[in-house]
Amino acid sequence: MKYKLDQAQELSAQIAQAIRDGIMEGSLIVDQRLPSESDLCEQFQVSRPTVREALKRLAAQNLIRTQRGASGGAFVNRLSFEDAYGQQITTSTLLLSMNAVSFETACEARFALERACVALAAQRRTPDQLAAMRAEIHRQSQPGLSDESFCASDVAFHRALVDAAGNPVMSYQLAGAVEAIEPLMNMITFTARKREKIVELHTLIADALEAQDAETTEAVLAQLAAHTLELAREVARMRSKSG
Amino acid sequence: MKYKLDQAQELSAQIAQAIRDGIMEGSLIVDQRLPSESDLCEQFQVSRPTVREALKRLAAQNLIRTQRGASGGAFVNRLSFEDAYGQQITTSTLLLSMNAVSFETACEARFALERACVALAAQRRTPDQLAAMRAEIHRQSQPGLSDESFCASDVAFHRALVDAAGNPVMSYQLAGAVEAIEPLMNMITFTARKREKIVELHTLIADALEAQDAETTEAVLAQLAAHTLELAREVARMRSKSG
DNA sequence: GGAAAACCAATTGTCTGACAATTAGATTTT
DNA sequence: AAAATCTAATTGTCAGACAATTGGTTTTCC
Repeated sequence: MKYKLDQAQELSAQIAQAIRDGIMEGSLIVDQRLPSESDLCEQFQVSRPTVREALKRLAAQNLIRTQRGASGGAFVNRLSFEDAYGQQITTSTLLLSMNAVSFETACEARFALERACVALAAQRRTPDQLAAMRAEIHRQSQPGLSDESFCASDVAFHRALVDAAGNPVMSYQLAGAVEAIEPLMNMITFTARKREKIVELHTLIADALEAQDAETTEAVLAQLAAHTLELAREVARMRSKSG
Repeated sequence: MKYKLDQAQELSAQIAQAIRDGIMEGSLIVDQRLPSESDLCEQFQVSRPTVREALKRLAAQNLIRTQRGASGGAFVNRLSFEDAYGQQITTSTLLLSMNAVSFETACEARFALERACVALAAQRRTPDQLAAMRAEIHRQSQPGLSDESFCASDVAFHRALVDAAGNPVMSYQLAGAVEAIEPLMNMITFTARKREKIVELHTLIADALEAQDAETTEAVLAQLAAHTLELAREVARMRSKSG
């Protein structure tokens, strides 16, 4: 690990970057203990609060964990898929909500990426995953469901579809695309008729996956994409009339 | 914003979470100024170093930026696509390197997701993007290129392919999948013969995209995926023999 | 001898108070 | 009116202290 620090940036940012580089380049390996805070103070020639700010930056990215007590300290953390999911979703959600991304754009991305899962999902889907999808379909057909709950169930259904591809890297990559769209979807009011249509398409998807029929699944997914976009356009039309 | 704090966690983590919730839920909006550090001390009833550790956590996620001086302070940051790209790549790279993800899994994810871009890319690719792809192809055919440079150029080519879909959300989502595989690819030694094959396939992809022929592009991409996997398998065989 | 209790040392978590650096705005000077 | 200066607010950094936690060591007691 090198200890070169420029001016210009904050010290804590530079120290965090130096340690981060060490982790990414492999000179600091998983579960290895970092020097104690006082040692880091000496090595970087800064005060303890500054070192601590640097460590907190790394902790915020799940790159390290800390433990108190004798033989405590800061340890390089194994970034778990779960942690990565969470970061992915947080970042994606904020990115979409802060940058005026249109529903069309987000929706197009989501369905295009989901389509990439279908071929694999048709081969590999497990009974559990099919059951999860059917369970969400059942939830979606309950009459008294709020729009929010309907959307949440929709997201859960699509999560199951993505997971059915049996590739954890894809599940992770798509977590953001699938989950971050929920706040946008929540702006849509789903009438009983529209829900019916969505549930019908979901059912066809589950059926096609069960039959391991990738082509049909892709076709139905395309219909679902078109239908979802149409709903969004209706909402946009209503808005522009009343506004 | 609420100021309820449990015990159990560190104070700085709780404060960071409280502010993060405010941002995600929308009660703190972009460019809004947070209270000064001293104000936050009073509101949360903690000392300034603790508040600062919390703010550094948020800064590490690009959720806030800080400015010194009169009328300075911490401001809610608009998460830019560029920032999100960076976080995405960092997280993906670490996730892959720390979790013994096989080359097959990562490669499958990358090509499956890229395939999702092709249909859109064939419609929308701009002359600039085609030129970028051709430039990388040219770079890849230079004889003296190191394996690392060849891989870097390969990544750049695929980045251009993804960007050609003209959907920033997809570009962001796939940044991780495309870039994080580079360290894994770097373990492969590319002989002249193998490079020739890859360059040939890249050229076919660029040609097909220029002709706006999505089907051919998908087919060639599938060949490239198969070829890449074959290379990885050869390396694995060599390893197991010599090891 | 063995088990429980007390103690010790290392380490992180938090606090207090201070000073330096930066910057926008107000004030004064030319 | 323009330029220079001052002022106040705010973050960045430092120094030193104490509290809390935790693993290991020592002592005590049966």
